[in-house]
Amino acid sequence: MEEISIGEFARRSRLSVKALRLYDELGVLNPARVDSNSGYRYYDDTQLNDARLVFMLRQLEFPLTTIKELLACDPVDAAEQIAVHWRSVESAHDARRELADYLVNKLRGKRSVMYEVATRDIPERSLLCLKRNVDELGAWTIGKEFIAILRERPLPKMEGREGAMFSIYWGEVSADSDGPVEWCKPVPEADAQALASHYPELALRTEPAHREAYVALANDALPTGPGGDRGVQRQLVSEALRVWAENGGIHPESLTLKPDDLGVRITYLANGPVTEASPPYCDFAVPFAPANS
Amino acid sequence: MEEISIGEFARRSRLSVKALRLYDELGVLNPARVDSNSGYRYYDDTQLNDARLVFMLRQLEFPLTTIKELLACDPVDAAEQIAVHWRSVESAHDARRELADYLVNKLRGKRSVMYEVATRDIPERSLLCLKRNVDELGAWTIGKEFIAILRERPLPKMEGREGAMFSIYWGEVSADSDGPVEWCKPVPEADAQALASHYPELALRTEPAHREAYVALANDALPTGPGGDRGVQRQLVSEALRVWAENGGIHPESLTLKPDDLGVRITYLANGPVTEASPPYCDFAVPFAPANS
DNA sequence: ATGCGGCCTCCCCCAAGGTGAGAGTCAAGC
DNA sequence: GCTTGACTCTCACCTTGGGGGAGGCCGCAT
Repeated sequence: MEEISIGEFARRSRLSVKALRLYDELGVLNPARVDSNSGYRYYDDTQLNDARLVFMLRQLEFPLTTIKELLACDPVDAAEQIAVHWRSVESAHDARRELADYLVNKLRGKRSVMYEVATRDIPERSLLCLKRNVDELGAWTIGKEFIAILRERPLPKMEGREGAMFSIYWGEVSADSDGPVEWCKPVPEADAQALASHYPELALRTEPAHREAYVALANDALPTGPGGDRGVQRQLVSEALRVWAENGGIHPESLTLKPDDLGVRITYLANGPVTEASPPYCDFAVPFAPANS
Repeated sequence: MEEISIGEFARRSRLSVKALRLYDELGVLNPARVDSNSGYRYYDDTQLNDARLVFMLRQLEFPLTTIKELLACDPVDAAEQIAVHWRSVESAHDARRELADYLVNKLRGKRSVMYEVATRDIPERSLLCLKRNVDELGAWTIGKEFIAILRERPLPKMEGREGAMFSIYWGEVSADSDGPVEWCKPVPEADAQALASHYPELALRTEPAHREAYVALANDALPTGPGGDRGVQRQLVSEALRVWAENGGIHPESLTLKPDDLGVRITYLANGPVTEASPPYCDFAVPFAPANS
């Protein structure tokens, strides 16, 4: 049980002296003893394990506050948290890889279409809707609630995309702003009123006929969770829509694509139960041109 | 050719107003016009492309200074630089993935041996050496020089690992310190003197017999270039060696493993030409115990 | 006692912005 | 023309995870 000076400890742990002093200050890794009159920090060789762990976690870019918690909790729990964190790093990395590929191709002049844009006519239809402001966790928490409500009571089947539920982003959905998100389910116009009476939580409204441009996403390209990786993907999709509009697919002015993707719709079409592991078919759509051309 | 206010431009480019002001200040993206008495910045819609490019490059975590250069140069060159950068990001990510896996397994209590440690006896031998301080680019620049020197003139073949060249890290090889690195090639003791006279650039020295612990790296686990990703890998290797020493493979005290990996040797055994794409067999060794046990 | 190296605190610096204060500007409505 | 509200300006401070250095102790060897 020898006392180790900070410099020696730094060399053995691969941490810098500066970092060790910071960790002491933040309570991440306190020296075993601090000489009260010289202020010298002395470490203990049992602390080397923690120090090496801190070093590795820093290489994985964990914030120091998280590292502090990880050191305090059970190693197995820590392993779990690290695994979870790492998965989110992986998916963020995948999204960025996609962006990098797109960018390199674009700058090389091959304008590879990462996402194919098409258009479709949407007739006037009745919708059962749930509109809410987003609380941090993103649109999916509301989506889950919406699905739960719909599942409670019966609803006439509408086949294919016609009856697929979708969400509309009415405002900035970034981390700061809580722009409202609306989840909608089309219902047959005939008995809309009757159905709506079974769903007091949901509002019934009629959406006018319009035309929309959309991008279909392959299932495996879907964001794997309610994480921040969705941003990069949405960016590529919105890029695809913008390029398409500019290239004369439609007169850019008539595209009601708001400055950012305000009003973008995301359609979900589930074949089975919707879980994070098996996401549904999904497309991004932007309405334009109030009437069909 | 409309004038766009900073707020509008921010929305269209997905950049924040604050970021735009910063980019103006740093010369990354200057407004088309700055009103001289109000100080208002006005952008031009031809700048939207650059702005969106900046946004994407920021998502890929390019530093602003690099982005500035990328904007200035030809798009095709920029694509090339981005591709190069991305490859290094990928390899750094791979290294970190390896570390994350190791860490999770370790904390879960399965101490998975990522790297198997073995020992070997090295007899006294004669070496032709090139010792240098490292200039930023790492040990490989010296290594290439060393290989070039050796290739110039004939050398008796020594089969297998016996004759494999290796490098010794005599000091910290991190970004700051330029700890010397020595590249060595064993030569038959018999005609060492004669051979050395053909290589005035190289020093001849005799290494005493010793025993060393080593970790063999699979070829595909090799760092893919002189990048910073090597650090993570070396860390795992040194972790493996440390754990092995602690577990009584050898008495830890007699391991001359310096506080960090001072004195670590990396052996390269090329079967073909050594390129970045086809790295040679490689192992990390730490000498201990001056005599063989 | 006199180095020399190691350690201390304190302060400023970096990227890439975020946040807020206090003040000036723009455009529309009345 | 005036007001109002939205927008913008600059300036200064905060963030994370340290790096660099100044000026001043500490400890150990000679």
